[in-house]
Amino acid sequence: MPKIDKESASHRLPLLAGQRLTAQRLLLLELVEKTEGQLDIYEIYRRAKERNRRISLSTVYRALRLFTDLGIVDDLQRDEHHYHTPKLSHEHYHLVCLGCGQVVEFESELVDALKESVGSRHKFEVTRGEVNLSGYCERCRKAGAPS
Amino acid sequence: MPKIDKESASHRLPLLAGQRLTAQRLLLLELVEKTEGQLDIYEIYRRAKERNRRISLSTVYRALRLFTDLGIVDDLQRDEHHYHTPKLSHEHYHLVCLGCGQVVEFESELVDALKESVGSRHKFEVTRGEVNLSGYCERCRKAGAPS
DNA sequence: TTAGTTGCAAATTTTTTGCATCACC
DNA sequence: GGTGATGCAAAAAATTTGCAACTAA
Repeated sequence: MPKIDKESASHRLPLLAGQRLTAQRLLLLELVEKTEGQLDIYEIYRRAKERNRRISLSTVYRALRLFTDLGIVDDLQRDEHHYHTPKLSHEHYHLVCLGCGQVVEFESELVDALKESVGSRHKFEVTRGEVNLSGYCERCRKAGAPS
Repeated sequence: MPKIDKESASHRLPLLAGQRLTAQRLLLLELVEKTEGQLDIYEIYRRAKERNRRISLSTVYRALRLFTDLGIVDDLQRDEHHYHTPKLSHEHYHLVCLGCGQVVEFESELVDALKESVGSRHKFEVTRGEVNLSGYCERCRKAGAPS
């Protein structure tokens, strides 16, 4: 792949912290950043390929892992599938620590209020709700950057 | 695999709703239910194998998918990896009609309230939230989906 | 009895890796 | 120029599927 466009690159990304800024990485970052919502690997690859015929899937994997490690993007599901049984009575929801990966299940009447509110506003009968909050737990905040 | 223990089975699980209750499914349900936290497929398989030497990995895959479809367990990460950029994408939430598939994006201060509430209760700094509500829109309810 | 389920092996799909070449710093 | 990144192909890992034998209902 030939030269990259330094203009747009240099000021845009102090992010890569020592890592080389290549045309492929730049392209992938742009794709992921400008897209609303989430993308799976293959979709990222497909879109990247529209703009760079020769980009390879392994480059996409490697770049996305790099971005994830650097914290530039979130990988919403690393590892394999994980299962658990929700407590039988109430629906409940997840709070994930992006630092250590722990998953806390929580319940809250606010979710019911939310369903109610959104449902009536949009004339839906809401039968199910999924909530995933993420952030950093106390320990990871202390262990990490002392902000 | 020989007979299953009807005693413990029948009263425990009205859950399988028409599906056959086999020894393998019973074993897998017990494993998943009695375990705190989450399990990945291979760990479930490993533990199941301790109790039933001949159980196969594909049975575990098939059973877990069944349980997930029935809502007995949560699969915390379906599909493949999904990526997104946390800071840049402003948050929006989804309301999906299970009848016609339409997706409505909504916003609500209740989500912020929820983050605040859950965050402080669990001592998390919540940086991101994802909410997916699903149900039936007005038209699909009228069109006569049985509820 | 019989339709649904299982185990096994083989097929697919997803992800990683080795290596020669290429390009950013 | 040197080190790290890329593309390709091939390997490894994860998941699904076809099928004959088996079993819950």
